[in-house]
Amino acid sequence: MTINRSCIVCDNLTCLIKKHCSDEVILNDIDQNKDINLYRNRQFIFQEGDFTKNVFFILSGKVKVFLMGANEKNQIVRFSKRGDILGHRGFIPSGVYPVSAQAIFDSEICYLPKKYFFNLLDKVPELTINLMLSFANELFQEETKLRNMSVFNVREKVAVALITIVKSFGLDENQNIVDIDLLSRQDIAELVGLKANQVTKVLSDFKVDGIIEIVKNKIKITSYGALEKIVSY
Amino acid sequence: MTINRSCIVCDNLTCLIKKHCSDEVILNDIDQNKDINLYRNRQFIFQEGDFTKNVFFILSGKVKVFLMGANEKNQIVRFSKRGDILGHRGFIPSGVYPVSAQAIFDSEICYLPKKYFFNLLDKVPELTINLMLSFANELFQEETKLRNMSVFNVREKVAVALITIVKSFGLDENQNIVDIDLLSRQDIAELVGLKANQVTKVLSDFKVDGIIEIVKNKIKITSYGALEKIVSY
DNA sequence: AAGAAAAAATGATGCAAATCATATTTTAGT
DNA sequence: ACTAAAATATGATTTGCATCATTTTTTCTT
Repeated sequence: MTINRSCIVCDNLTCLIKKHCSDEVILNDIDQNKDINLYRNRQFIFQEGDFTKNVFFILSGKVKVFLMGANEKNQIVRFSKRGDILGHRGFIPSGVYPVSAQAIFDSEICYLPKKYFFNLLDKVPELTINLMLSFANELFQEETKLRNMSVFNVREKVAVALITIVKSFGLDENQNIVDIDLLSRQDIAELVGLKANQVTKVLSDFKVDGIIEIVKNKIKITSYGALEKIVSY
Repeated sequence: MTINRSCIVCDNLTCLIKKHCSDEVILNDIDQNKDINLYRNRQFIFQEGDFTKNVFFILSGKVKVFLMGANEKNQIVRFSKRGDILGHRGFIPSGVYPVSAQAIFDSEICYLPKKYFFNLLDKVPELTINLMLSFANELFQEETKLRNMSVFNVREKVAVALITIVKSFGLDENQNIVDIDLLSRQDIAELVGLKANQVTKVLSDFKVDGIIEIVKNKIKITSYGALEKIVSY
């Protein structure tokens, strides 16, 4: 399903394009080349190994970016949401996406052909610089993750996973309590390199410790501070 | 000790600046703002937490980029050499270098003030795009490393470390045999999150298997192919 | 060249965590 | 609402590896 409207009237001010391109550029260039797709829950936006064809910008929804492991051991790289760019990791010499991207919620996603996106970068230096800066930041986050994985034990890793999820998808409006109902135990495990049953185990520990509540497989974080304390070193 | 000469006469064609800036820009802008420093072996170029002041470009030598762990457990992020940019990881909101950089060989390193470097990016879009691309590539490598760390066992990790070292510092001119004499067991361990004595153990296994030779603490890789086989999955 | 200090090699032990097996709960389909 | 399939919870077992201790080799200093 494809829908389309001009970036001029878009209200997503966190989008790289919207933020850094003038109305003129949008009208004359971007609107002619971009498209919007609606991806249903569980639908793939692209797969690891696909030729890097497009660059995506999330308008709404939630996306899981991950590596497919050999033995059904996937590895979640990050969660992306409204305002995030997607597919930019494919700007590597191999010319293929090094990761897969899958909607975990119905998502509206704009996209530009990669080739055209690079033309755009030539025209709008500010865009290039900001893209470069967001790469720098992503690299830093990746490094932090790498350190976490080598330092933390299972309990701490699960805490990291919950914190990551909260940070990715935001907090509840009222309290610091969040429903995590989009993600399975398996997802949580893949986020921090564990097995699903290990996650279950720690989650039940957390329940006993009064850090979370679990009702019908839905996790509610009742003490975010306690989670932060677990991972502080 | 500070020495200086124009980038115009520099023979380092792999340098981002040399590669993407016109002679005009070099003469009028870069030469006025850049400097070269000679760093002796073991000397620090910058430290984790330092305010991001400069951007560095390695002219010669070898540099170790690493994270300082709490319990004397450092983590080597990468090795950098001639042609590599250094300090660009400091382009993050915190405004400090997230890693430390230390010469592991006498090294000539050019540098530009960060502030000026960003002016330059405005002037030379091609430079910005290529910097962005090199970030993308670094990110990919980091991801690969993260997967390796979660998938590989101790033996495989040591193989990864040796391969990384060979890839970083190149192969010997004659055969596929390489002397690794700049790095201690501790360095190898920190590259893949192990302890020095674990590295020693695996290295002696490798010796028995005829993959390496060790003479006076110097490692010679006699079967690079065998190493590659160990980490192929 | 000799002695001291540092690095590397080797071995032994305890524990965390990966793996496997099974029961229970939840979700999805008719 | 009922049944089948999937996801989750819980427990038992084993293996890998981190840690510690000690000896040997290498490097550094004078």
